[in-house]
Amino acid sequence: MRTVLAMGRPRAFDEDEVVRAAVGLFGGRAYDGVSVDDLVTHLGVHRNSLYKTFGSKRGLYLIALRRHLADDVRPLLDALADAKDAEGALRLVTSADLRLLLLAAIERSPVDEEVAFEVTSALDSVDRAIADALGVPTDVATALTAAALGILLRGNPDKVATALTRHLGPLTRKGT
Amino acid sequence: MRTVLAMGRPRAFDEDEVVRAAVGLFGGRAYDGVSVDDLVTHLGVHRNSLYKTFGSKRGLYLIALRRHLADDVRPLLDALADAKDAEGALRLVTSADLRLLLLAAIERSPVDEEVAFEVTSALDSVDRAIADALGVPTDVATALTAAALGILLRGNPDKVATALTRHLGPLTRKGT
DNA sequence: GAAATAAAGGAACGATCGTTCTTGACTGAT
DNA sequence: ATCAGTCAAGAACGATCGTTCCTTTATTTC
Repeated sequence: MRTVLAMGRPRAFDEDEVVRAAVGLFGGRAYDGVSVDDLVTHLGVHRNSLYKTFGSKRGLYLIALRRHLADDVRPLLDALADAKDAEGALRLVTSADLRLLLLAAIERSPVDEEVAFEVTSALDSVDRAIADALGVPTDVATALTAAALGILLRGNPDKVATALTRHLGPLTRKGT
Repeated sequence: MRTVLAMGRPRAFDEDEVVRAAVGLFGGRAYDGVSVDDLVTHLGVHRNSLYKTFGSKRGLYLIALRRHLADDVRPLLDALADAKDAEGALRLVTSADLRLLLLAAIERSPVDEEVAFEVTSALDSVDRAIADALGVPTDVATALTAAALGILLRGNPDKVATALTRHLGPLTRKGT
């Protein structure tokens, strides 16, 4: 408990909005392809406030990544709990916005172990959600997650997912 | 036809070796994460020769990408022609070294349309090879390629591929 | 050997990188 | 009204980026 003697000038930016915008920017191009100038220009926050609030560019990136996991992956996990078969699970994953997670997995994980940890545990939680919902072994769930990520990677998720699940779905339908 | 009056000092580096090494470097981290200093240090070529021979960093990247397609993807296509079922095709793709292609697809294609063209046609050729070998519709082949890429993305390709093909293989066996 | 050509070797370029410093504007409590 | 504390605004930092220039060395043809 410390006594507040003065409050100071109030912020002119919304921290939540800034982090959400950072998720969009970092989800659109590689980490090194997003400069601090880009962040300052597109996020409505000024250099000083960015460093005061988030510590560094990497600090903002990590916060944005965790926000992405909380806002976009966590709801996916909840939805997956009600999945009835592999087709349904694949549809849920391939229709989610996982661009930042995908980019983080492929280009930051190899060089940033803190990112690697977040990515690994996020993907593992997707695996577990699928395994629990469908009652399939974990390695099958991992394979399903992998297939969904590959579909996201190629773009046109809807068309491709349809083809895959048309063949894969019946095999893992719950209770057969 | 021009008359050669003098030959000049011979190269002290092997152009093929340099390009192969560049494939390794660019396949290991993001484009912006590989500096020209890195290239000069690890490739055994000096700045001047790099620019004289390849034009620019991006020029070397494009040449390395095409070399990757010729050395690593083309043999995969040939091998896929003999694939008997989806399991075999998936095994072939997931055991290939496609790191540069994967990285190019996810982090360069969005910002470099020449890269995007190479990546798209390479992935399309994999689709066609699978479709031709297995006699499946092209969208199913696209889905299989996507699944294989997702498996590569997650690491541990062998274990995961086994699980996926155990369920997927029988469905698309040739002639059933 | 002399002239011509091409590569090696390295210094140096302007631009941009992430980060920090300085100054002034604004706020709440005394 | 004053003071303390926070933020905005933007200049400025050293480091590194991709690229170019210059000099030296090596080789072939005359």
